[in-house]
Amino acid sequence: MSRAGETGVQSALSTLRILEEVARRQPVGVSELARIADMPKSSVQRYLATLQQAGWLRIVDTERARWGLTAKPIGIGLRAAGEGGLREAALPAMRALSREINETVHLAMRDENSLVIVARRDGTQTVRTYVELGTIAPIHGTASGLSILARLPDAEVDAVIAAGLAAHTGTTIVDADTLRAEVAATRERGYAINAASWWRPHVAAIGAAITDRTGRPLAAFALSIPTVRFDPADAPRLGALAVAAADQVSDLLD
Amino acid sequence: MSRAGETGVQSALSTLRILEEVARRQPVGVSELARIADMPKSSVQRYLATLQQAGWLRIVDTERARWGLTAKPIGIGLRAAGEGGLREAALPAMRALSREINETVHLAMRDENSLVIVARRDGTQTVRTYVELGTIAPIHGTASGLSILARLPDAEVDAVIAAGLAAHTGTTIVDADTLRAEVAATRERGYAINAASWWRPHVAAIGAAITDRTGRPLAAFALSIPTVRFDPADAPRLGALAVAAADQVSDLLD
DNA sequence: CCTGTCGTTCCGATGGTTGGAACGACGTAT
DNA sequence: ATACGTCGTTCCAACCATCGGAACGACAGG
Repeated sequence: MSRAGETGVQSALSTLRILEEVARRQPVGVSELARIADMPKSSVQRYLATLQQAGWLRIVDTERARWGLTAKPIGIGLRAAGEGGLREAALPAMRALSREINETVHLAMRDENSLVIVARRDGTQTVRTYVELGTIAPIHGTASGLSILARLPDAEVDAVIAAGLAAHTGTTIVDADTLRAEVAATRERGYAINAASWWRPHVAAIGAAITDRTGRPLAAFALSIPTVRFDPADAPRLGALAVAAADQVSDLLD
Repeated sequence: MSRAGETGVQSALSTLRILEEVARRQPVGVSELARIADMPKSSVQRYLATLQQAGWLRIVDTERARWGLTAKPIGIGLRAAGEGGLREAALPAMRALSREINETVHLAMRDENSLVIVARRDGTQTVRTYVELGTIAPIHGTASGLSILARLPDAEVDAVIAAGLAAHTGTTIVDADTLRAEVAATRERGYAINAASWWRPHVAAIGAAITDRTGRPLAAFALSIPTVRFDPADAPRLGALAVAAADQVSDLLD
């Protein structure tokens, strides 16, 4: 079916696809899902019934049969987040950091070549950056990602490069050597700076990695600042604060 | 296949079953999963490959092929938790509450006739109650659940009763009229008391509901206290604190 | 050396899955 | 009032994806 012609239970893949679409668009109806996923309505209906039977979905609006998630995925998601250990450990530091600088702080967890935004603390400014929780971000295109790469051995950095450097804005680093240089600069600096909107337009960021006790990076804090408010001269101060907070959380782990 | 002979894509149900088992037991191998789920090893292997292809699982230990969750479920779980809105709104109050009484505070979200434990703040005591995040708890067998039932109209309480009152310990309320009386007492009191280990042995609890602006209960705080340390005379003070915290969060919603 | 268990791969028979077609209900434009 | 479009839902026969037993090499321990 798909070009990545692997083995795989087709019906299960389709069912999971529907699950993900419901998660993204809930509350949502059968026809809309069928259109989005380009599947027959009757098939989608069957997948929905299957997911309901498995306890993942339920009809949240009986009037017009809108589907939504049950609470079961919460438990699965929390386990994926390491029983919330990292998240819970990081939240206090995030709050303090956010208060100190009065800007949005994100917690991003690494998953292979991606990051997942798993927590956020906002500042009080009227103009704020915003990314939805659960969003997947590229590791090579974010300050958080760079701060993580900087803590990895060169071989793993090369593996990320080998996987391909997709462009997200006109300024995303897509050249291998440029990225290696940025990693080197980040290692020296101790924190990462994205002043050029690598990923999202008009957003600058400072990144600092959180490591386990072996020094392996698991996640990172990002100070997300609208470019219009970002002054490069502030970077050292912000960077030092971010690193201090990240180190504090790192020390809490295990 | 199962007695609840519904329609449903069998292979998808089996695949989801494997996903849940991996979530619960990660890191885990093929054979163990096959034993637990009572499925042929080759089938489990195929389901795992399917879930990997869908991006939900990956091999976390290449040496012995142990499977674990990717970060994708985190995003799904966060959306199930209402983009974290309730959770994020409740965490500060939970922290304050936990500090004040120096006991464990749980946040439980309602899902039909169940609760899901979605957050926890511990006190500093050596002996603590412990339930894993993501655990499903019965609404009729917990202080949090009772506090939620007390905010629901009688018709919905009856619906919960009609769904069946399963016993979890020898003291779980399984009689409809006893439960109705307890609901009435909770309504009058404003908070729920479980001093008899309805759900988990040796655990007492005080529950207070969190409502949306229409007054509908969405979740609840539970003060979870080992029975040995629980003094019924403290209930009014603890209850008042729990209600105050819950109300404070309720006011934050929307 | 033998045994048990691990993860992985293969393949023919089978029955679960598929999706077009049709239904009644509803809201809207004609 | 009529015609039309869309909604969610149900049914069924043909087909092909799925199933699971069997066998593989690798490994650890007795």
